[in-house]
Amino acid sequence: MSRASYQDIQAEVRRRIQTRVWKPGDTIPTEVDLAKEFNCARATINRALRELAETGLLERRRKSGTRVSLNPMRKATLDIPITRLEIEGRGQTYRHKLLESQQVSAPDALSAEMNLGRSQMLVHLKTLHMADGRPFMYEDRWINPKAARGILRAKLAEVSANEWLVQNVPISHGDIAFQALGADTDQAAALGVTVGTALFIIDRLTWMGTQTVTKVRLAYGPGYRMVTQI
Amino acid sequence: MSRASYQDIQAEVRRRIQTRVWKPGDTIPTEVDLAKEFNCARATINRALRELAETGLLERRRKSGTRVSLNPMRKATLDIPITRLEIEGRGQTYRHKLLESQQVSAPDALSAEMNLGRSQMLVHLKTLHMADGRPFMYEDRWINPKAARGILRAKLAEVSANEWLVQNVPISHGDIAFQALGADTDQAAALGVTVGTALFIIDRLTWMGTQTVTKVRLAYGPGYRMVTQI
DNA sequence: CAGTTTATTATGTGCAGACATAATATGATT
DNA sequence: AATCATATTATGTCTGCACATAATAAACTG
Repeated sequence: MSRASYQDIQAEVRRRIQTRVWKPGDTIPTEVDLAKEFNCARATINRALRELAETGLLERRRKSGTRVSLNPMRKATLDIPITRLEIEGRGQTYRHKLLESQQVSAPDALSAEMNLGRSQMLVHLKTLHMADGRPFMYEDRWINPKAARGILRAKLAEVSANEWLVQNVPISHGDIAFQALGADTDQAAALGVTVGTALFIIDRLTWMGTQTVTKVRLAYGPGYRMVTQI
Repeated sequence: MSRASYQDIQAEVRRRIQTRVWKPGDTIPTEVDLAKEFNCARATINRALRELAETGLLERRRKSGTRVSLNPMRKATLDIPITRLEIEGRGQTYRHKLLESQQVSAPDALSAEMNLGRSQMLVHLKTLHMADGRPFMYEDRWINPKAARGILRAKLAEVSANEWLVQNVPISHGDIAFQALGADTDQAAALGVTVGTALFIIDRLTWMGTQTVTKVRLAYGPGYRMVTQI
């Protein structure tokens, strides 16, 4: 057999699993053996198998070897949508409208969630994102000015809050949650649907170290689907 | 500086991006330069940066180099929940009940979606998954017996359809979609909610080559959230 | 000056060899 | 038999080097 690249090896491993040459639960040959079979270096086999393990297709353990995962569909990577690009990608025109912008002291529930002191001042924004002039997504955002310095001077009617934050505020990590909720009055009014309509919700809480930068709830209009492949 | 592992390098790169030593859009030093700075081989730098690029934090191009991504939160990996494990992981008891099981010829809309010939015979299952005896998720599944041989003889009241399929049917890939929908009458009755209640929906279409194996719609009861970190 | 060819450059992938590490198996000891 | 120490094994990571490849810059050409 001629030389094989790590991608060729991945394809062949996938094929053997799909055709049940290697069945779920089976231990596959060692890297050394596979390197011999494919006439390549162990490092090449290692990379091929390591990446397959990252997708959940294989499970690897030192000493005991590499097994075909019992449940082959365990991890999906999905692209966090950037609203403007998502809309423009469909050939539609993107526009957003800042419906409301105020500074308020954080409600208690939010203080707890955002890890803030009592009555911390926050910037509260309500924005409607539109595709071809029609409501697409309603954004309810809280920003911690202690972490997002300069936000008070930013012209948020021109640049969207998200883009301003990305450009100006360092972040370390974020928590994301997806769920379905019935539209509340704000969401219903903004999106032009009746209260209680099922909406796809994305909550995102963004951190810099132990400090929260921003919490945002995105409420998508009816018909919205988030899609991925495995 | 002493030797650094690829994970140390990743941590340091992350730190420099978070602290804005390297800002969004900046081009960072070349692999050769970083290898000198960190006193390690280029391959080590390559692995560190390649993996960061996979998460969307960096963007790499031959010749032009590696830049800090303008939008640092672009990809999230999320675990496809395995219902039984998800429930047991909360310390609750898992049970499922096969509500309905019949063989029917595929409706036209489904034939198109599942890439079937006209009036293809399908197995149609309705299952309720319960946590501590309370409704948790309602599953509506269509199985193509041409691709899932043996399904007609499987005892689906004992083993869940999903587990039977995983163990017995080879698959190549799948399409997954997430959305919010108001409960229909079946879902409402099974989950014990009123029609129209916002439900979190996962649709999954599973393929073996050009043939569809199974299409399933999972409707989660109110309060369900799918969570991930970035 | 526009268009094409050629060189340059940073990343992409590969190799052989080495040592590290976690998990397991084996053997020794009580 | 149960416990502990030791050897074995497969994967995990790293090195130093090489060549491939895509994207860009430079040189050339009409």
